[in-house]
Amino acid sequence: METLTIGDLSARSGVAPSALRFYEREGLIHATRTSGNQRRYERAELRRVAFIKIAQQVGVSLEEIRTALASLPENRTPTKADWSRLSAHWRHKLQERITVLERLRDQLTGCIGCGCLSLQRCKLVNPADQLATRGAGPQMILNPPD
Amino acid sequence: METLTIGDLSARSGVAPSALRFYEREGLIHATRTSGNQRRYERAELRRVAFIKIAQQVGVSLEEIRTALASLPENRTPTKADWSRLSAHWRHKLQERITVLERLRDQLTGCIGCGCLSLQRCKLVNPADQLATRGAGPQMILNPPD
DNA sequence: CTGCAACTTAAAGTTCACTTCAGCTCAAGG
DNA sequence: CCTTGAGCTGAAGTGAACTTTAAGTTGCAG
Repeated sequence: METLTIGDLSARSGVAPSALRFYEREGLIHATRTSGNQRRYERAELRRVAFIKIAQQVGVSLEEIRTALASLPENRTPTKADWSRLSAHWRHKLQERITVLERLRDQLTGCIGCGCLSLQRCKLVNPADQLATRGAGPQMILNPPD
Repeated sequence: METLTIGDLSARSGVAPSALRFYEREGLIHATRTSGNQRRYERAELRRVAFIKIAQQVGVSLEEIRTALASLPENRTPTKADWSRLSAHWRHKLQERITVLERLRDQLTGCIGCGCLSLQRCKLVNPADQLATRGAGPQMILNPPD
């Protein structure tokens, strides 16, 4: 089997055919066509789909994923180095996201002791009143004071 | 100031008035009305809104948040203990989410070395071919083999 | 009392990430 | 050849979480 049908790609990637067609419309993946107009995928597309799935896990929008994939070479099959570069980028984003959630967790742990979410005392819910210069919302989580 | 207008609550919580009205329609928060039909919020509502914002950070749907908030007493203002109980629940959910992302990060780190996302070798993208019995998709991340 | 910012409503619109539908055509086994 | 499952298209639908709009009302400062 040289190329994959949309059904094959769907089965191997765990992504529905309708989603694969959608990704193609959005310019995230590519397919060649048979004489009868059916899609045929290079095996390399499987890696693109894998990348999309992983990036989504990290909480990245399709728009951002599209931009990232656009940085891959168009004229040749991406090499390991190409994928490594993208992976490193996502690892960084992922780490940022983990850091935010860990901070949230730690402060929530503190709050369990004080039973708060109190506007007066809780670090999680520091209101505009207290930190007006930095805007509304739970400042300590989103923009911790270094 | 005894109660808050929707504008006050919006400014102090960082949530748009339209979103607050939406939350009310969805049964997440409550307001009393003036003789002229305007909303007035108890200060305790601020805590509910804070809770909603935090839960959303954790990646919880409004539906789940609504269910959680419904477990608070209706006949009295929630105590510290009430909020502690909910907080502990979310801390657990948050931890689960962090664990998934850390696993993803660690495996992505491994992949940076091998430049993969390869279907043959990469733990991130273990296909149906290899682990057919466990369904399609990146199995190692979502359902690690203990 | 007046003016005007802030409030009210219901209904429709928006974005994201897809899925579903209707009405076809294609490809491959018997 | 025939059947049947797989694939095709464009358009419409979905659900989550809101926002926007239009047309009207309220509340407080001056």
